[in-house]
Amino acid sequence: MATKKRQAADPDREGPRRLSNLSHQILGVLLREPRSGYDIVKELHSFRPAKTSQVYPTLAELEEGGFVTSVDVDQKGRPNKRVYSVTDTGRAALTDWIGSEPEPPTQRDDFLTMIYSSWTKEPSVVLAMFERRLAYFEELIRSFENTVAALRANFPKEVDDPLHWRFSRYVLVLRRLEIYRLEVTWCHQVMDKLREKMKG
Amino acid sequence: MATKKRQAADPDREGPRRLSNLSHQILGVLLREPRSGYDIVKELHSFRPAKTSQVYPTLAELEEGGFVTSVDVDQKGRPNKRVYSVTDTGRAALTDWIGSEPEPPTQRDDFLTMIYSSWTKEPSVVLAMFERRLAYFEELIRSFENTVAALRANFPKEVDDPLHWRFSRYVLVLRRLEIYRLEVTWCHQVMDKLREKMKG
DNA sequence: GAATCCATGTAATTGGTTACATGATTCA
DNA sequence: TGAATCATGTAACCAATTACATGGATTC
Repeated sequence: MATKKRQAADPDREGPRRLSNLSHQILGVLLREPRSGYDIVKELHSFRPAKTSQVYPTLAELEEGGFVTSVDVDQKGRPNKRVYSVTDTGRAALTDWIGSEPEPPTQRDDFLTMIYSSWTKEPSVVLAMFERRLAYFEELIRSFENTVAALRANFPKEVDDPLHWRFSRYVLVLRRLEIYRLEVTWCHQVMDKLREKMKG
Repeated sequence: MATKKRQAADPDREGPRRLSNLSHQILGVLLREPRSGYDIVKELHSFRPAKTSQVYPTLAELEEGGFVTSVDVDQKGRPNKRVYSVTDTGRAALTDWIGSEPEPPTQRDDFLTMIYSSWTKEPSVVLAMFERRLAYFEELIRSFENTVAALRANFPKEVDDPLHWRFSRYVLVLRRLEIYRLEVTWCHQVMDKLREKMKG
């Protein structure tokens, strides 16, 4: 398994004036440990879906801007890969950004947009929509419960140490787990109201 | 206050093959009652921020596609406005879409991306970030509690009737209120962990 | 006199998705 | 034989934000 360094970027290069949301997420992933584009996509997927067609160009921009560097890694039995690491510049850009005021959060959820107009539909149809929603979140809960249990079992010290990256990961998966549980509770509440009116 | 109908769209027109997320939200708003672009933006703002620069062109597309129609309304003492209404085509497009499988929800939240890499920061700095987050959600909770109380007081029957649009609105604001409360709880949990390690 | 509300848009840019393209290895 | 995993990208398009542009009426 041979490695070779790739050509350094032009020192006169101009990076983007402000890094995108995705760039900050990628830097956060790479700060934990160097990874390939493919591995970054997988890691991101657990907390925000990102497509390869967006990640690879973003990595190229980050490298052009001097925020990350890469080495080509020859592999036998599978395709070669390019492994990226955060530079001092990249680390500084990330930690500086963390000090700034975050923009208010946004969500997009087609299901909720549908519910917004669901009063035009038969309650039984709406009930069926909620059944699917429920199944979706119950599946996610199972998955996240496993993640939480594994983290607690394998890294009891790290998940309790605010200076370790597993602490950050741990509190974030805890949050998502609790939100998914709340989604399930809310589904049940609305479904009860729907059922009440159907028989009444 | 005079009104006049605007020219009908070309019957040979071709609308977009699939309506956007925003289009469905706009149709949902207009199905409750006809509104101007300006009023649509205000209504949407309570559950998803939309800019005029996106709403006005989208309204034009919807009209071109025959999903909405508009009338110019002359006003005295303030600028004239164009009031949009949903057509039968628009209503059918919306209710058809509601029956379809919604895409999985996505969120973007800079604060959480920051927390993902917050293990590189002093716990006291992270604590300060959570303080601001807390204040942000506590303010939202106050606002949504008022909305819920007003809905229950003014429309006790409507919010309980799954075939009335206020039912949809009511259950959606309830959900948001509960999520904001959960965010506050989560902030407190993480802050407790941070404080524990700071004195320890 | 300044700020805010009402009211409607265009232009440029960034962010993100969909579709396309390639190709080896492993497992059922 | 076909599906899944590993691995990296390009081109075209759609979604969304930022900045710009205008202008009267009301409120502080």
